[in-house]
Amino acid sequence: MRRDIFQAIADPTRRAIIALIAVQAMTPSALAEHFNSTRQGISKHLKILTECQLVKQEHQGREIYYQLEIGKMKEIDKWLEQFRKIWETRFDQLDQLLSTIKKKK
Amino acid sequence: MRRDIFQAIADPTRRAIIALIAVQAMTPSALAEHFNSTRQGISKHLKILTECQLVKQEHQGREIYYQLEIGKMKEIDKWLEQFRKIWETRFDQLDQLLSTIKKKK
DNA sequence: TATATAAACAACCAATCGGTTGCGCAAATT
DNA sequence: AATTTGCGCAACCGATTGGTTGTTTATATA
Repeated sequence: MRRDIFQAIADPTRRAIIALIAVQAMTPSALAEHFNSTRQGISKHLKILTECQLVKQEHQGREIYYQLEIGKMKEIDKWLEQFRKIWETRFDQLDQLLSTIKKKK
Repeated sequence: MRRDIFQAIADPTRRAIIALIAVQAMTPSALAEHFNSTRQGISKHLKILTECQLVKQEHQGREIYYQLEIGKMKEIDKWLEQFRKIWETRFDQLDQLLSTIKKKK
């Protein structure tokens, strides 16, 4: 299936699911109530999220609570790191430019 | 077309393109040499990146240099913000736990 | 001017996606 | 024991994806 976290967060419904279960673990049925799609539809999203280990199951009787593996989110942050360096540098350059303009006054 | 930045970074080739042009602006042909796909294939990716304003064109004669709109990357960072709070809290909790263990010693 | 080159555009393709309905299974509830 | 409920799984569907080849337009170069 070759799924990765970037594909996982590409879908808006999936991002909404992530945001919901970040607060508290939820069952597929409970989640489905927040969206206008079927429980099975949500289950498919949860399957994808599980496949790339963004989500963890906790069985409780016949109910399955899905909870976010928050640590996995750091992978996105890690990838972003290389660009953060750049945009901070650019921001510094803007700072310098502004102070140069100030000096000219 | 309804494209957003999360769809843009979902594809690994596109992420590689982003990383390349983050360093320096490049033409489609130059980019294509880094991958084993056709120039047209790369152009399609560039079109998607352009559509969600992650990339900017700079015409120079008959060549078109594509450069990264680094500021747009902050949108991902912004979305990540809500989760960063959570994982830092969890980390604090771990810290507390570790110091509790230490005290017991 | 004729030719080569850079790149966008269009048409096409198989594979995947997001969604549905219909099932079967296991755990609660009656 | 019979019924309801929560869930995963499978099959199907139209739309989109990532990729290709072919064509057209515009800029360089011989």
